[in-house]
Amino acid sequence: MSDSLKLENQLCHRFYLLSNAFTRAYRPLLDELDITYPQYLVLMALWEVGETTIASVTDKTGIDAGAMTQILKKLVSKGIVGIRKDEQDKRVKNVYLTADGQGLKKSATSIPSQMLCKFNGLDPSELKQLVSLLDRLNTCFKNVDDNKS
Amino acid sequence: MSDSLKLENQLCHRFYLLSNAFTRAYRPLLDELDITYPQYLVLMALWEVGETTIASVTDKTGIDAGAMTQILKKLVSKGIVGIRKDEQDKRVKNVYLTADGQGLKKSATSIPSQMLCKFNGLDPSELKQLVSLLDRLNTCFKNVDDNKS
DNA sequence: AACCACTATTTTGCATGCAAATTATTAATC
DNA sequence: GATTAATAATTTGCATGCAAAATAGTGGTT
Repeated sequence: MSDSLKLENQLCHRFYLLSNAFTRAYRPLLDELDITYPQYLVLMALWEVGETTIASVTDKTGIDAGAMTQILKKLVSKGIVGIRKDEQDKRVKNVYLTADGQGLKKSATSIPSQMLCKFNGLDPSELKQLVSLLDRLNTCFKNVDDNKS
Repeated sequence: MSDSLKLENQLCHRFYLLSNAFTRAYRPLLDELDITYPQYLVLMALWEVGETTIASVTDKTGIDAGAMTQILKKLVSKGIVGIRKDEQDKRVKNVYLTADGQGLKKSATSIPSQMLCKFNGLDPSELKQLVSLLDRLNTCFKNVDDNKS
């Protein structure tokens, strides 16, 4: 009798749908830069800091470490980023933007505003509220993960 | 100078992180039923309606049609669901729960409450508010998709 | 009745997400 | 200083997500 297993009552399903919807919405915009959505996340991380370790990019973006190896291979083969070993710690590899990778940032500047246009249904105050709730939910998960380790 | 390309300002990244976090959080619970998260979505859809067309399950769950074919193959091979052709329309296939599939619902009843325990950081009123905002965001995307077709 | 547009499902090729095992290197302890 | 625990990356195997093409079947038009 309980409705707890009904699809429409699942918070998780909403995130499933929305996360996929975001990826699809970004696709036509990112196609013009010839990059995928996870690759876009990596670039945003690098556009901020310029150069860092692979571990740092993995941590900032939340992308799986195994997938990160593949994503960086793609970005290297496209000439967007470069990788070099750290001198101090030979386990570590650093990622940096090439000139092309730097230049790509200009081409990307219009993307955020183009995406925002699609959210006319929500006013800025509601978006703020949403972001606040999302961040608190994220904190819950981090606490859960901490308990595991 | 604009911060619009900073990772921490991306709504999409929050959904990316949270959607993946949900999948990871469900994994240990679903492992006991020997099913994956998308398979769980399919089962929730079927536990509600008993039997429907593949197209209907695809629509309700939001799972990609191509992936749905694979997911149903798995569920069939596990003896959880069955598939039979529709008599009226030979293009259509119907999916139904086997006895095992029906029985699995009992094993799943505790899952929603176990998940809710992990969200202590948010009171019920905030969760309601969150769901409301998520549903409106989802509506935005549906409108975008409608414009494409 | 032949043709055409449309629908349901599957297939294909590519790009992750994820857990677990592996490799290389470093730090920590006895 | 040798053994061991911990860290950074990579590799592997499996399960999608997604777009586009291919298949099969329906229905309406002429």
